[in-house]
Amino acid sequence: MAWNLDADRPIYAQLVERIQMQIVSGMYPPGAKLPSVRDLAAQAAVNPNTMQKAFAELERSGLIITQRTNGRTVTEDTDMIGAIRQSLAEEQLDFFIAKMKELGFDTTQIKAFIEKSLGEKEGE
Amino acid sequence: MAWNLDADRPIYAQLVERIQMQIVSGMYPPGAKLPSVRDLAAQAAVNPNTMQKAFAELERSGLIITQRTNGRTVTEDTDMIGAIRQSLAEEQLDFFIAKMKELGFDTTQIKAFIEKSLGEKEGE
DNA sequence: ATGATTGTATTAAGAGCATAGTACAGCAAT
DNA sequence: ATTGCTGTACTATGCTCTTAATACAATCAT
Repeated sequence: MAWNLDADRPIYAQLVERIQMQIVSGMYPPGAKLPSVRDLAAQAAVNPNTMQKAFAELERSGLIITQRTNGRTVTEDTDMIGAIRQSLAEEQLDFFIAKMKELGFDTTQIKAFIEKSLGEKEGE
Repeated sequence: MAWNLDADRPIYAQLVERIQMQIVSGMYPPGAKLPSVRDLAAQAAVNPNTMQKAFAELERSGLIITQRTNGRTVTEDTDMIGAIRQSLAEEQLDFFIAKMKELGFDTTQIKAFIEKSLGEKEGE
């Protein structure tokens, strides 16, 4: 699997975001067992230590849970997952709009960009 | 001035993006003289070497021009500046939509986010 | 009980980034 | 000519990230 990691940003941080995204988007459902540190590290072609660091971060946020010597699972707190999903979406939205305004585009123009990219029709 | 630099990304890269943004958005118009390496470094509270590295990068892309011992100016090639502006906008757009879809939102939902954030009316 | 797998911890090495400090050549204003 | 500013170059140091190579205790399957 191509994890498509960027060179000019800490890998562990990218791993955190990536795994978070996979959990929030349902690729790893609530309560699902996660691959081992070593396996995931191999998949992502990074050092186990780096993956370990990413997992530690995700655990600190409560998104995943460690069973001492029996691997890790996704939290079963669906409310929490949903909240994070919503929060990430709003973050992306705000960032996008801020950047577009920095670039000198106004509300109408931003909408035009969106319409052009997603199609003119109301529903799809 | 608060340059609001992020800790977990190379500073010089952030400086490049920031200055590029300032040029493209017209804060530094075509042909305008830029502050010296030392001055801008002081403003951004970074080491002159770091700012130097950022300038070198911007020069490589042709956006700014060095007069050997007389400072730097923004390029007068307005077409180029415009093209970069457009290119940055599309980049932001694609990135935003990709992330939102990764998060599991469909076209209609993305539009709803935008409408909610920018206001319902067509023009503004 | 044994072997494999789990998370976790440690040490060592290398690479890139950022800073500090210094130095030099060229141009402009005085 | 002198002073001050410009870009540029260099060395040294410290920090973080990343990798590599181990090692160990706890659990599970057999």
